[in-house]
Amino acid sequence: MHDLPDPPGGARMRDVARAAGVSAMTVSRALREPARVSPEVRARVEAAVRAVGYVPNRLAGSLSSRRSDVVGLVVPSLENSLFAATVKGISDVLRREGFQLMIADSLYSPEAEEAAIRAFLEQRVAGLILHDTLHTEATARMIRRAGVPVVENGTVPAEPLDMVVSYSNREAAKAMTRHLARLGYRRVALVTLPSAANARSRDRRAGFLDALAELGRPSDPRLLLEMPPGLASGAEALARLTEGAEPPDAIFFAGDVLAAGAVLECQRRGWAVPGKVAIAAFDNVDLLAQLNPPVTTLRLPRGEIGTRSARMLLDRLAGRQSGPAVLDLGFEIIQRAST
Amino acid sequence: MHDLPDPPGGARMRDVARAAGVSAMTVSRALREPARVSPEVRARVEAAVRAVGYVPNRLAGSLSSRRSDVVGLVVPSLENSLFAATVKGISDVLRREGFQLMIADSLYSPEAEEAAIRAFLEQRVAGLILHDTLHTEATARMIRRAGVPVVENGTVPAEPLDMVVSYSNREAAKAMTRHLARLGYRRVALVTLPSAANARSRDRRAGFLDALAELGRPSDPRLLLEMPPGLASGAEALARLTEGAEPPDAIFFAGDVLAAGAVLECQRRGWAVPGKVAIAAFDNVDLLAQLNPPVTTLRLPRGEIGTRSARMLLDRLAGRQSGPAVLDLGFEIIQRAST
DNA sequence: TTGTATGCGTTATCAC
DNA sequence: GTGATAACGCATACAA
Repeated sequence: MHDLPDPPGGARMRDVARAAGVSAMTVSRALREPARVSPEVRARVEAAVRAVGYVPNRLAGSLSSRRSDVVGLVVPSLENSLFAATVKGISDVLRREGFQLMIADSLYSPEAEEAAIRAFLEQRVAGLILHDTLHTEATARMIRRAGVPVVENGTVPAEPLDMVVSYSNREAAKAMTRHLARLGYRRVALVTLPSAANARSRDRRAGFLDALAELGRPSDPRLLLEMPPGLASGAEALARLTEGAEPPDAIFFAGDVLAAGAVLECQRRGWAVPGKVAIAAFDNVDLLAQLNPPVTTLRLPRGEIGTRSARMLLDRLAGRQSGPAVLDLGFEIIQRAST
Repeated sequence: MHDLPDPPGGARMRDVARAAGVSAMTVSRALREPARVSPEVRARVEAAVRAVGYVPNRLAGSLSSRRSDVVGLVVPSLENSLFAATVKGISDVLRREGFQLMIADSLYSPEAEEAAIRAFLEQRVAGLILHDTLHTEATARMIRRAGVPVVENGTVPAEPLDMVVSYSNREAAKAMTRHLARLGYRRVALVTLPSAANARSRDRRAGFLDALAELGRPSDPRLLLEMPPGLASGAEALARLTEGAEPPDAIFFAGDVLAAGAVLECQRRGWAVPGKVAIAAFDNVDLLAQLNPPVTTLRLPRGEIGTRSARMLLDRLAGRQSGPAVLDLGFEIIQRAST
């Protein structure tokens, strides 16, 4: 909290009013509803605004009008570029509609998310977009009391707080697993990110298991692995899964850039992909298409999740949409040479 | 701008005061300077806060105190993961100090940057962090009038607005170019991102040319290329530079993931790196270390730029630091097998 | 240690 | 079409 440097140069609305020879109220109207002010007055106000270098104070405006043009966004991590596409989509829509974006990361911790949301509510954000779907009790209570609209993004939760825009992690993982089975792979392994605080990882594993059950295949615990994110981690996963007896003939890396790390490790070992082992990924990052071989993966609507989330939120704020809503944007399998 | 849902559940400070049997002013103090309130009163206030589910209104607080705990950040792109490390560093420091982060992208356009900054100033941010160093006249004027502290980040500009935290793109490019010469490469090509609206690209080219001049080598225009960002773009650059007569024996990709794209293209062509052509990059992204061969590059203090920028800004706000300051955080060459 | 009066800069409301 | 007045919810300054 520190000094706002208004004093010297900070012109207020009344300064503009004086310069234009009108009341402050007229300046306010001229700025927000130009149509409701006579053309000549409007021109005088606009000139005065430029003359004094007036920058409206939205803190005061929001306090008075009880409206806000700031949206709060919480992502699990600011470093993971997967979320970047969604953030970008959100930002694009908000900018076009004259809203501002306040952002924080939860570090995959519901408690940190709670703190971030509390801070946002103190700033009186107009609405929230949350990438995580796992929240503390206090978080849910705060949001309910505050009455702000919320869009959740990470997956389709069993009990949404309010609105949801996502794809189904479970269905996506299931679809890819069936795809691998259809291609003839008999022993498919699954690698996910740590699932403890990550509903998405859990959904993906559930989808994988759904598919195996449907196929009438037993699920072998030796074929299930959790790894931290990162390329090196993918290489490590490959090593572990292939060193035992009965190694998998295909590995489905359901998170981050693990698959890319594994393909690069195969290059180093001189292993043919998919000859020695097939590799599939979960997200359509550029790298996967450029690797040798290019990697089979899922196309997820990362950017669209952002734009649709922002639109849904703004629609609600504008009263253009009422109830809760769950939007499943689907996914697509991209078959490439790695499988 | 839309309705703040305070009315129903929105407890105000006076509601807490009533519940605690004290004045609103005492609640305010108990919350911000607990030490200056008697322990029993403090306890009563805290209980009342929980009882009524009070969430302070910082809009009102900031308006009254003329302070703000929001910092505005403008990055060229929200999608480029290179900036993510810096954003993360900024966010970490701000969180710890109880500040909030408002973010916008400039799309490499000074006009878009100006619009974002204007919006931030309307929100009465306490300070600004700008990744770009190229600003419109109006931007500079606005910031000066507003009197908010600013940290610039992208490179070390000739005429800083205020404070600067960066490394020198020019020196870094120069150092890598000399490094390649020292390794024995005779014809070194440079690939940068489009330099029109990008001071960093221009600085890097200048550094490259500095080194050539120092080495007494002519600069061959056939060895200078500008390409858009992306892996595919790097592959394309490789193709173009190697198809003519007198191809380079080393290519310095001074931007984005161009170098990685080029290495992957070499793999596809079965070209030995550095046998056929050596490849160097500009940023220490994970991928470069995992590629085959691992790629020589620069280690840039991306995260530290963020933390130091935020600290410098907060120091200024706290009055712990007065004048402008320019902090050059340096860089380091990472020699790997690709050169 | 606590309370009262006043103002922060804007907008809602209602008068003209 | 324009203006006067009273909030918005809190903190500063001062008094008790």
